Amino acid sequence: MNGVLYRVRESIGAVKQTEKVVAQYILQHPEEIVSMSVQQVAANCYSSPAAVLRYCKSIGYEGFKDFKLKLAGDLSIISLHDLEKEPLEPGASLENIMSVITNNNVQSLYESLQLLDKEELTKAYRLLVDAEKIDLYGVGSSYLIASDAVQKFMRINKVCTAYSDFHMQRVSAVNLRANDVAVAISYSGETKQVIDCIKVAKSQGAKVIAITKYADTAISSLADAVLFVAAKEDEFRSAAMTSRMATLNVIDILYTACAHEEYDEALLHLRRTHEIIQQSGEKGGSNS
Amino acid sequence: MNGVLYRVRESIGAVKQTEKVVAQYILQHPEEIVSMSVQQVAANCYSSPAAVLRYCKSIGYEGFKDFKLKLAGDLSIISLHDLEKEPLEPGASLENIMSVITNNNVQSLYESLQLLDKEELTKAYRLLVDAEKIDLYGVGSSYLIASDAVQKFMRINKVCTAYSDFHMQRVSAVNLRANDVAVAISYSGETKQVIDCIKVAKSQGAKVIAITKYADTAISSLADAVLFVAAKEDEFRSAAMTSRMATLNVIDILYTACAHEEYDEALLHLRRTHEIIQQSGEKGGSNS
DNA sequence: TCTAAAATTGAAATTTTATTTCAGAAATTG
DNA sequence: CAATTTCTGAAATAAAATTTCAATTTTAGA
Repeated sequence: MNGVLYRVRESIGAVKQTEKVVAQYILQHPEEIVSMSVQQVAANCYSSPAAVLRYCKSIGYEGFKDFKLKLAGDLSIISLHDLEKEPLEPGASLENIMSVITNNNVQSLYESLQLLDKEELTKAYRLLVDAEKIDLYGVGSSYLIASDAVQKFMRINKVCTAYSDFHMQRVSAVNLRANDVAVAISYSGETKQVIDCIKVAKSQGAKVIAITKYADTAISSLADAVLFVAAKEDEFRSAAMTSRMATLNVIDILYTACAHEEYDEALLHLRRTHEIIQQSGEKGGSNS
Repeated sequence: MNGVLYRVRESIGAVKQTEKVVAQYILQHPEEIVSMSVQQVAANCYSSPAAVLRYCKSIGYEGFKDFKLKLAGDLSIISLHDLEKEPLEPGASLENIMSVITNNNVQSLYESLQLLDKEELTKAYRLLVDAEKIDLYGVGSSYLIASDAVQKFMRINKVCTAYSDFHMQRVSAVNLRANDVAVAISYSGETKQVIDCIKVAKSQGAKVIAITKYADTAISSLADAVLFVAAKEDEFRSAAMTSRMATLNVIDILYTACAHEEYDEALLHLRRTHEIIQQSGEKGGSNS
């Protein structure tokens, strides 16, 4: 996946006036674009072919042709998962339910992958790797995700806790110090309890990682590293199904990144030890 | 998926000499084609642009451009399923980790979908719909899945419990009756605690649903309905990541099937739950 | 407020690419 | 073996992509 549309969306803020119009047009008519010529696109944007070309290059493509090709690729992946995404009708068959639920979950994983900023992710896992203690805060289904994370991080010997009780969470937050990390899990990004806890954590000098929906939320503005998950959930009906999947996927990625970091470090130590032994062996004259 | 390459392969037998050469060239260099011009392709086939054009039209595309676009779409889908499924190397890059973890999770969802037997699923959700009380048993990460299920089924007014403590689980099992259902969640299918609880549940006349890996396990042999999840996990390394996703997906399907069974009633309960949570002052609703 | 420099923009020219045309070559048929 | 059909590619044409550059707008400095 090239993340073309994501890149387009991102670019809107950072691009000159005429190109912004082009970007918006692309977002509104992605399917049509792939079979249009530059001149057509330009005409529809009340602009010039040159502007369209410049835009394609400014967001990192070789030219309009290259852009269209990458877009066509992404769209075909997206449409793949769009199949049977329509909301379930009252009389839906079991087969229908099976494929719609699964497709929704899959799509949410892919969408969140596109929203995951590599820099933020790097920040986040570096914080976790360096953390002396990790505290996770979540309420409801987010608490279960937090517990899942605890189970994972404990496997790589991290001191790591998640409490379901608000008072316990708060006491835990008060005991954090500068080298500790608080992880806030809240899809809405506005959960009072969680906001309260990370404020306490911050006041104690701890770093904060937020996992929340792609939007400007109270929690994301408080965090040192923000990881977004796809934000299209129909919260009322869906019982937090897809956001939970996406969030667990983010946890998996963080955990794996940390585990690999340790792996690399361990490997480094091994190599050093090996070198030192080699050296002492050379001096000693006998390698056997 | 347009099946472009399939169509090309099919065409070889039914097409004139020059076009056959073109078809073979396409099959051998599909990735390159998408960024080549007709003249380049023609040159590489010791042929003419006209021949390439004729070929594209003869297999049903509007022209070379159309052909390339469809091919690009298909290739991106193919690469999605082929690429980056290999196990992670020690020095894996962050991008690598992101896509491998996500692809593994996605694949596990699709694979489990294939293992889900519609008859067993029907049995299972009918049991749940008719159940007076539902008890879920799981240990470790399976306990978190059980709790997730409780959160969901409570939304549609099911009396539903999951305890982390073995004695509580056992006491709960003893109190089950003929109209109740016990759900055993255990990827290995051999978890002692869980086996113990469902034996008690059965002795009380309750029905048993098992969610476990695709194999002959102690738990599956005790259950009235068995739902399998994909069984390729290297449990030691992967920290039960993919089986958890697949199991949650099964829970989502069960929950949705039950909710649809009594759609109107369920919707009413959902609305009530939603309103009450809104009232309690949490902006983000029930998803936290 | 004015002016020089810099950035932005699109018209037009140029280049590249796709498509069509058509005449000659090859194959087929009676 | 001619008449006919089918096939083929060179060349012409059309369309699309890209580049160039001068006009315009914006910005910054005096």
